[in-house]
Amino acid sequence: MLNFNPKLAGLMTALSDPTRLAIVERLSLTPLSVSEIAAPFDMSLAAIVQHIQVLEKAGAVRTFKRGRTRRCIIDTDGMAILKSWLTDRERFWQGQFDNLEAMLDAQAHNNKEETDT
Amino acid sequence: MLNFNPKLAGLMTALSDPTRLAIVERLSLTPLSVSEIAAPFDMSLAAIVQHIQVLEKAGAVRTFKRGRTRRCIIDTDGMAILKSWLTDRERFWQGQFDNLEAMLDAQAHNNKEETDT
DNA sequence: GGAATAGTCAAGTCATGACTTAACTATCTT
DNA sequence: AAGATAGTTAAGTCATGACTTGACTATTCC
Repeated sequence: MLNFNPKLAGLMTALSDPTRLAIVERLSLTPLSVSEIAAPFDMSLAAIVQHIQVLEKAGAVRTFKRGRTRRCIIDTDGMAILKSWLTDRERFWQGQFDNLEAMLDAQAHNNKEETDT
Repeated sequence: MLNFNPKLAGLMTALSDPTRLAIVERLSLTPLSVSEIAAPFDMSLAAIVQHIQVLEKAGAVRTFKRGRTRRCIIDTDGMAILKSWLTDRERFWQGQFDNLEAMLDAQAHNNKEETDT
């Protein structure tokens, strides 16, 4: 449907975890090594490594290993998938709320109170 | 950090499930009732109801009950949170890859092969 | 009023996913 | 070469979340 990208669900899943979202948040400001990413979290380094692997597989983050340290950075290409998905669908959303109101009114012979419960 | 919205994690979580993403996908084209949403899925109606509740609590979808049917529609305000989060961070991502290259080269005395494994 | 329709709520099951610890590899430093 | 640093992998635990079924409520149709 439209440009629905199979990577999208994986991206969303990767970003759904609060820790991973916070990682992306910090990486948005500057690239960081694995230990630097781990520092503020009350969590084992191994756990952070796992999170980074999830982010990388999903296409949210890219990493480069130099020597014994791994540098992490936002995967702008991957994130662009999310952005364009949103942008494409926005076009359809516009004016849809008005249409809904019209539709509701159309099929409502009797003008009851609208319940949103 | 920046305009980090507490609703963001919830939104991401709501959209991380493939079924819910598909629901949002269909609602992007047109508003639907609960049963209409459920129709194409090989899943109980109760399960779909639960998904819709998750989407609504997260701010991805709005619903209106008229009589015994509930109409569902994309929550454009809620989705705008996601959009603006992405847009805001994009500014920082730009050029960050080039900076990374520079940084890597700067701290690389010896020009080894770059391993991205 | 009675039957069909549209949806909701409550339990309970099961798989997945977010951690842990421990053992290990690779790379610097001195 | 030896110890410290940076990260990785594997195996196991535990909580959460995605379903199910079954009983129930509210509305519309005949």
